[in-house]
Amino acid sequence: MEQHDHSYKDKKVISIGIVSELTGLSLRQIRYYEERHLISPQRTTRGTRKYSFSDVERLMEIANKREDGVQTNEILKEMRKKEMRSKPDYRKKMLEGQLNAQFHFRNKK
Amino acid sequence: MEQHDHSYKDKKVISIGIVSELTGLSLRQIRYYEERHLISPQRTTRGTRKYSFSDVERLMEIANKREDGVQTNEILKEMRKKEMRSKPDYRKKMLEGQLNAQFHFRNKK
DNA sequence: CGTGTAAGGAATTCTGACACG
DNA sequence: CGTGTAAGGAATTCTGACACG
Repeated sequence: MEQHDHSYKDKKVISIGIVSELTGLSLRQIRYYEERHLISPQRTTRGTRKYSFSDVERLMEIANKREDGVQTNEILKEMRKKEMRSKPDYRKKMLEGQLNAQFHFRNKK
Repeated sequence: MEQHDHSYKDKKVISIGIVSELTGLSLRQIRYYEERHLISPQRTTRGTRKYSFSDVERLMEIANKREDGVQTNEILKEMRKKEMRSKPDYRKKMLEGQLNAQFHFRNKK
């Protein structure tokens, strides 16, 4: 299970105050985007949020879209699509999804 | 003057508490190594220390050497040597150093 | 020399809520 | 819907100092 993980980019080590400085977003905004599931910081033992550089980049994307008037809801959908496409097991998951859909369909009948 | 600088590795964004968790060192130790000039965190506007992943790695090296009984003083010297060798302008600086030495030598005569 | 610790203050972060719209 | 703000508490960080050795 242990991956290579020498990637600083994904290590959750940045506190919300620094993220705020880095992105120009307010603490309120950052927390709100989490509430809307646009980002998922880690929590330390005592509950403070920790972000990665990836999260920071993501937040900057979010900021851009928000400036264009895109709602968090829409942003979420867009990001899910993008992530899906980049996953190696995209096609496999697609297939499973279709199978599940069929299964549910048949149960409902 | 603006360098490429897309390197997350050198961005000073990690607070001392997280660095402590990452390295296993106590806050006291981390601050002390700064006092001895083994590391140089940045300071936020209000004075809290911020470290980079490079700093974290460096601290782990320091921790190893300290375990081997090496004094901070020695560690500093070793690290300076290593850094010097890795600098692109190492040879140029070397040369300047020699010229300066000659210059001083001649003045003293 | 290197590190622990208690001390007091300042700054950070957290949550839930009210406000506006 | 998205964001600001005041509120009270808890956790973090800072510095200078005393302690041991």
